[in-house]
Amino acid sequence: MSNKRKLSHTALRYRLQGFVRLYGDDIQSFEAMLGEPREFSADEVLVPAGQQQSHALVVASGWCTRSQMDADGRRQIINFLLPGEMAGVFLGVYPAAEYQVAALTDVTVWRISGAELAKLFGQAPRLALALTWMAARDERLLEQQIVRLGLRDSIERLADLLAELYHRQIAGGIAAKQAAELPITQSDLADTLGLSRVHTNRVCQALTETGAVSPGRGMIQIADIKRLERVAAFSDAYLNGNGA
Amino acid sequence: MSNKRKLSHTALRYRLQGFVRLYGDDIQSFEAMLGEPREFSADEVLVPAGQQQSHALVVASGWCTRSQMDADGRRQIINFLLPGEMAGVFLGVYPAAEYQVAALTDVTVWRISGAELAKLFGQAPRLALALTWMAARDERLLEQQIVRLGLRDSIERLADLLAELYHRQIAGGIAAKQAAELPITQSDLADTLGLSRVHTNRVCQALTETGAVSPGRGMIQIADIKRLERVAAFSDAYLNGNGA
DNA sequence: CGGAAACTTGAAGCCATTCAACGGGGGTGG
DNA sequence: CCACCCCCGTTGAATGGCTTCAAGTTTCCG
Repeated sequence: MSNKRKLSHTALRYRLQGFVRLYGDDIQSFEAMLGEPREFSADEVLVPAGQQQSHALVVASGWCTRSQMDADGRRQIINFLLPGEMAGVFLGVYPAAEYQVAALTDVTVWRISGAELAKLFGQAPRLALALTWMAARDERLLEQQIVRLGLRDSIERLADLLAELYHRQIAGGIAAKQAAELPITQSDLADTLGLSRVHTNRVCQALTETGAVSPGRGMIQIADIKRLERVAAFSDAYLNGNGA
Repeated sequence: MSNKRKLSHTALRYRLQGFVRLYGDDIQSFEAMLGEPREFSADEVLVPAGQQQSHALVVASGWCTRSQMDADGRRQIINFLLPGEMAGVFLGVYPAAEYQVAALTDVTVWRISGAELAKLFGQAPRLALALTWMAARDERLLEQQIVRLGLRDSIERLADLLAELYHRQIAGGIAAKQAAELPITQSDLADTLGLSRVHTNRVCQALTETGAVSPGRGMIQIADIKRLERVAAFSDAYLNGNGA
């Protein structure tokens, strides 16, 4: 358990250091702020829709979704939260969101109050830069999702999303072999890609036939990332930092 | 001309004050930073794709688009920039964007260097809060666009987008009557909504038949915003500030 | 007056949805 | 430990929304 928590810190550190060189005191002051992680089971709602938040979230382990519900009960997944990723950096300055944050798998998360976050921006400029970078990257992910939905056909959408998620796992410092396993159902994919479950299933089969992925119950395994990227006409430029 | 410039400042001030109470010195220090506006003609590219930026943009007058091109030359409009709105707040911390910013109409824009922007965050906290708010709202707009593309059918997409643009004009302090006129072609709508031009045309006709809008060459006029919102099942909650 | 850009219309066809039903694995409770 | 059930995945068939192709009209502008 404490082993697990240490592992989680790893993902966060790895991600933060991916684009800004941080020093011991930066990391320590940030991790001190995180406090005790909280645990949630799959499908639990961490942040209900329409509720003003005073805390941001950092995922320690597991995956979350940010999604919005329709009047008819249909769901649009806006983005995923992977270990080491954040949600709600803008909390406090903006009224309640209409989207909710829910656990996709069992998850462990830290909470950071807006006040502490603001203080951190004054006191740890390198860390603030790293967090700003993450916010910028998040916006880029949303833009990419718009392009996926607006411009791509179904198999490209699927391949592109899977390739993105793979690279985001890698960016969390997870070993390539483990990163290739995405804990996501076809229903989740459907709700992300704006496709029906039935059609998503057929597209998954088509993609499996290319050899890029191999199916599994409640997860999808990336068998050949290069091939997947070719199907998607994928470019990871928007994911990579300046490496500075 | 100088009259026009004063008018433009109005939109920016109005927008900033929509959510944070600002004082004379805040506004003055910000406007001093803006310097001389630059002018561009419709269809000119202000920020080419794939080029690292050192300056953010503020629109003084006219409309811009942020869009991304496909390998086949198809275009996805990610968002619009209306008078008083900003792009590129995250510049500097993130490598080159793949999207471009182009003028939809003739536009006048100010540029702000990343360095000045950073300085401002240290010196004018209320202004910094207002800008952060705008960034948060921008992210919300992107999320809403994802929901539109993923969850809505074509007539809802169109109605929802038009309603949003109307409210964004209003938020810029433009008179309701003027705000009802959106300087946008059916091709632009098609590229925003992920629909073909032909189908967009038919959807525009369907929407016209409801009495919500009336068509015009190179623009679309909102005839009945309430009816439009009903067609869209629109909620403007994500646009409104806390009014603080 | 000519040409380009925006808009319009019709028809054919495909991609994706919807409805409906079934299989299969894993977890839960008796 | 087995039986049951639920969720996930799978398949077929019918329908329809949207695309594509193709051609034509209108309006604005040079």
